[in-house]
Amino acid sequence: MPELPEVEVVRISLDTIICGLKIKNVDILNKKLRYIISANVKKDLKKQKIISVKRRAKFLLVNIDNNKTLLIHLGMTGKIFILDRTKKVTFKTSFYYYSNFLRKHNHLRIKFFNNLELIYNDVRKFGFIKLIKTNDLNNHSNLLNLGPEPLSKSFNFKYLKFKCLKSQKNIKNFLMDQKYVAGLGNIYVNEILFKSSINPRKITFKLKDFEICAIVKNTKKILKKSIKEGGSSIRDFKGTSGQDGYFQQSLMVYDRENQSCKKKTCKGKIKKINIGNRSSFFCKNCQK
DNA sequence: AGGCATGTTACAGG
DNA sequence: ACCTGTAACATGCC
Repeated sequence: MPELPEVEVVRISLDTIICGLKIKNVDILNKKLRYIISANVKKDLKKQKIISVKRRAKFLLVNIDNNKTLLIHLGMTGKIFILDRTKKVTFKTSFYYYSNFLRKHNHLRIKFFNNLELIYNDVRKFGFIKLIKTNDLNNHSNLLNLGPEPLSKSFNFKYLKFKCLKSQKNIKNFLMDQKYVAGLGNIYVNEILFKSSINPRKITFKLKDFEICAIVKNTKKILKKSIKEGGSSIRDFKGTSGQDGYFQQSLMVYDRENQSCKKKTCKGKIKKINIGNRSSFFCKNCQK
């Protein structure tokens, strides 16, 4: 599912539901993910309490009270469900509609003493779950080379200009690269460049100051808006009552090939091109 | 049937 | 040692 806003929506939801809960048991239903789920996950989580749920880029960090952290990445199709086993008919789902046909892709189940269950489900198996020592977190290979959080103060004009001047990349690939700014993915980068009226193929050192400024401003604006609306940079996103995510309805360019540009004064059509093996959508008219 | 899909990373070549 | 681009991972949908 996930780019930064979706992961943040999951984080907020988990943080309010599972903090303080004590783990009764863990079942590894299918250990085959991007990395094999270690048997230690089952052993080390048992009887432990959840302290907090944090996020770094697209990673979820579930802090456990034995100085360990469960590092979760949702890959392309990872989903987390919370089920309420005290309710016999309807399950409590936190962000997705839980349906039976999804069950074959369940990988991990954490049962809590209060009868809530957390389920990690992943169709394409690009996600992963690792248990690591909390103290080693910052030096862990998956987190080591991440750039600043786009919503933090360190992602600002001065920083971005400095990095843009030193890079030969096009701006599309630059913003997708987690070492420059961490948490953006294909959909949001398309949307950010449209809103900033910048052609995705433009080389970063050629960007004008006002364009760099626009990227910073629009990145924060778009991410915040999407988090507020519940995130949904995914085709199969369903809210808790089955409705489409709001952000999906407000995508300006992504997946809109040949449709007309949504800017009122523009009559251009959205084009689709390939940049670095990923689809880029943009309006030729607005993004010169 | 074949192409495409929200992400990451190992690898080859410059 | 750095940078850049490509292929690979697994499954489902159109």
